[in-house]
Amino acid sequence: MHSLVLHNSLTRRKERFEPIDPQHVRMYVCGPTVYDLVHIGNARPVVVFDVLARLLRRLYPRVTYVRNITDIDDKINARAAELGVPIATLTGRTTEDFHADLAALGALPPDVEPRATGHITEMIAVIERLIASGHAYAAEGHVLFSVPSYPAYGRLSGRSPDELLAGARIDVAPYKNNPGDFVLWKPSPPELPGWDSPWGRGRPGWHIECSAMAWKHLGESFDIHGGGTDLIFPHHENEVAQSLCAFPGASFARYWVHNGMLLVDGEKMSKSLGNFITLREALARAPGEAIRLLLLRTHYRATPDFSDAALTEAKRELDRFYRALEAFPDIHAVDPPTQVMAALCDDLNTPLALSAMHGLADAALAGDFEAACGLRAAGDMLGLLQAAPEAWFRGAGDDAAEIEAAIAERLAARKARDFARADAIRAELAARGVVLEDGPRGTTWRRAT
RNA sequence: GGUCCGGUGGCAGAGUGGUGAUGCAGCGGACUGCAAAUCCGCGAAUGUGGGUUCGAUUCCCGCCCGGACCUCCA
Repeated sequence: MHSLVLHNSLTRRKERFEPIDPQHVRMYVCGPTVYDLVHIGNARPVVVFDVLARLLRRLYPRVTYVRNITDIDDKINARAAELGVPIATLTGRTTEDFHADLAALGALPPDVEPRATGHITEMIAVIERLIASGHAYAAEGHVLFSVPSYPAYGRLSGRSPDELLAGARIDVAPYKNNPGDFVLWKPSPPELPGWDSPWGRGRPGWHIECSAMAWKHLGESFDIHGGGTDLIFPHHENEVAQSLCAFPGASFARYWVHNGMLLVDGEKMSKSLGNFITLREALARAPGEAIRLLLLRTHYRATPDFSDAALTEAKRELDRFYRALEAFPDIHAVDPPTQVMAALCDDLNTPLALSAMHGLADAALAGDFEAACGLRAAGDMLGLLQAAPEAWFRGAGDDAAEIEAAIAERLAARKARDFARADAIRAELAARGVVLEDGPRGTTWRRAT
């Protein structure tokens, strides 16, 4: 059995992964705030942790993968007000869009997908524990976490408390005892969503939901917590602080795994910068698997620059894989090849795994059936090569019969050695994006990229 | 400014203290009526200056460049 090594942000080095319970691995990943369509930067952690979940399921008997939906947030409130709809309408619709987009990327659903609004009770319980143990205080309808009460604050993000105080660049609210203190609960005016609490009608701060949901679904201590590097501070730092103070003696997440930022034109793609490409737009330009491959061609901690050229290249790479599978309609399930497993077990080295897959494709193209089976199994680990080769090459379209007819006409012309006519037909098809391939078993066709 | 990450062929992108994977593109050849696909072959890279070492792309230090974070963010 391969042993898994993961880069742990907590120690900034690769560590051998040793689950708390080898019979049951537990992972929590930060999901989206549902106020708008996700962009392809948001898609990266989804794909990365989907691969990690697939790998964990291969290595361990049971895995619980939790990915939350943040459905209460000021951006949601603002957008709902703008649209003049209740927040539940906006978040429900956006969640459906999210699910549809991810399905197109071949991402399997997590085992649990908790929503913040369904866990207000748990959040209040965590906050009460923090107040009772002196780690939080109520002031002017707010409840704040007291950063000085937790000396290890800053450990995950590698910052000293002094530095964090000095660096506090927001206006310090008057009800804060300390500039670094952050909100656990805040009052809601009547026009905004709110829940009754011991501190009056209000709504949760951003960070508390993940502490509450991880606790509810995975327990006080669990194995892996994932998300983008941009979440390390303040979100994950605050989560750790809350959870460790609310549940002393527990470890919260033992391994923190963070994916790097996807760039576009050299800058982070983000909703706030407005330089994003929605996943839906990308899906209109290329098949979901091409986008997925684009995201997996780069190691998850690196920062790839998204471009149409990269998308095209990913599509071509998949073309070769599918061509290698094409000749073997009766592929059967086998264990993923050792080289692929070894690459994935080394901190999810997907580029190296893909390189091994190219070797398998070469062998399959040379007629090696076992290699084709291995390639397909490797594809299953990465969530790639899930289509039938014919469907991949011919794609959607209702003009197949028309194309077949043109091919038949061209065949007749070729038999009559009327190559001018045959070439004219091929050129017409090419103009429509259809490429012909004359092989020993007749002429086949595919749609060009 | 502080903290952290990174700089590898035309592009993308791994590994490695001892003659630098893989993919895409390009070039030559085979196959083909011609193509396409496939196959064979070719050219092409470790930001910069030091240090450690028999030997550094790899380890250490300085510099330059790029990116992330520094309380909205995947």
